[in-house]
Amino acid sequence: MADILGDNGRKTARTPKHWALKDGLVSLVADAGPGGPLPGERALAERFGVSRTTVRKALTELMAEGRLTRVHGSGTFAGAGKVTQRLQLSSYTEDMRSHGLNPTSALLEATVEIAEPDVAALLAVSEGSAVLRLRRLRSADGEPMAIETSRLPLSRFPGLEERVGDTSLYGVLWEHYGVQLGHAEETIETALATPADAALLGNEVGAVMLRLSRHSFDTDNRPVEWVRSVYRGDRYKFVATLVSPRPQ
Amino acid sequence: MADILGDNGRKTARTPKHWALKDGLVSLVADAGPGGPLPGERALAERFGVSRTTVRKALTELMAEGRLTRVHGSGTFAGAGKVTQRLQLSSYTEDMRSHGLNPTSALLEATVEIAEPDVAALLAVSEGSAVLRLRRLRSADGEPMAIETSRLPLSRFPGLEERVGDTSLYGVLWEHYGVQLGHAEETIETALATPADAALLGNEVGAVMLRLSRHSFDTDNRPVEWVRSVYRGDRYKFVATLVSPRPQ
DNA sequence: TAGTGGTCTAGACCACCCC
DNA sequence: GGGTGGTCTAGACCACTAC
Repeated sequence: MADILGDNGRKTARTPKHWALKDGLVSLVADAGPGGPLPGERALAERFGVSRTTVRKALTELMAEGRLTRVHGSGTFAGAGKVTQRLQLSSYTEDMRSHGLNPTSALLEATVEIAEPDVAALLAVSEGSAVLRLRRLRSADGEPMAIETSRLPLSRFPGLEERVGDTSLYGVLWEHYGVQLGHAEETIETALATPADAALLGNEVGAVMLRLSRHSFDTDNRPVEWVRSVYRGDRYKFVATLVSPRPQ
Repeated sequence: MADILGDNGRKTARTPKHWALKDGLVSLVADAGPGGPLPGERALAERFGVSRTTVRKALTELMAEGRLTRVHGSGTFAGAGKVTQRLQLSSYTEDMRSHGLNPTSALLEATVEIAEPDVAALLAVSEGSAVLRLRRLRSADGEPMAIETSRLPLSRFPGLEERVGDTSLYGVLWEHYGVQLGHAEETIETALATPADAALLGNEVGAVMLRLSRHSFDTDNRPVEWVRSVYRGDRYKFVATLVSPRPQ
């Protein structure tokens, strides 16, 4: 008698079929090699004796873990793993280069808008004053990686809207306005890809993302920019160096 | 003639039905108030004229965003939002208290193991030497929040296995071994809840998580611990302060 | 025991890519 | 056109909770 092993009893780990399926799929990924093609979803369903729905659930999880990528009309392929980006006050460009990746940045939008109450508070300007909103698509080696939306106070940086796109934003701030970044508060959380995100990143709606929100200050502690970005959760991880608050 | 609006053309944002459903569900959440109950999934499917599968997909997304919680045999409830935790070299306990939450920590496991090559390298001990592995379940106000697995070199901290659980680990390290943390490298990425995670956290398998990996060093730059934790992505966000690498 | 959420199925149809 | 992934459906059965 006695419930022996595998009883899946209460408070124990239950393993759904879609989760167990991942083991089999992972070995297919290993066989395929980086970027190699996997069998189609219908073929996988037949091979493992499950429904296509269950296969897709397992594939979606593996995709979220960065182990494979799916391309709509094309197929499923072994994944490329995650890129590590350092959380620091440096440019995206420098950062990607240090990983041997070729970074590009497309300016999707540069518009002047009127500061809403929340943005006004964050940028320390009066409500309704002019704010420059920049929207960029960051890519590495041609693959879209992140969408970044920045807001800067035009009252502090008159004419900035004419100067973006030329060179690095932080370079422009220093050369034309004598402003240098001192510190920033960066928040990280999970999020899901919106339809707009998915369209730009070649993602699926609802894909797991990392949302970062950066509030940057200059060396005089005045707010300089407020940035919200979403990074593909299957392609990125972030690393930060923490120092002791009580240094001895 | 002429595709007017709503044509959902190429390269534009397509909005799947499950995503659009979220708007309707969000207003139900608002009506319910924090912690309030929502109608059952079958009732929602009928009300919105979609299949239960589609309702569940939308609910799963809202859950990942922290807007609601589901309890197995019980029901679906309006969510509690996210807690912000600072990335710093301080204890979980201090951190939660500063948010007015009552933190508890259950020691699930404290075992001595033999260092695998990767752990040995991280802790700067020889392969095969003794390592203490601690596994904790962190809760706030009674709700499970995170699972934390730490590893410390017993060769540097003899007898440590007898002293854990009494008080804070960092306190013990200081009082008995004269060791104080100097800095740490912390990595953050998304992950999915394993069956074991889900069982401990009262989560669903595959739920979105934040995985942190911390490599801590003492004031002499010697490695002290290596910690891997998973936090519920629907309950947590992290914030870090970044400082300029060129302080001029 | 009745109701709730959790898993799985088989099949339909659409959108996209490539030949 | 034919294949691939993306979305949605209707329904079955299981596991858990509350009564």
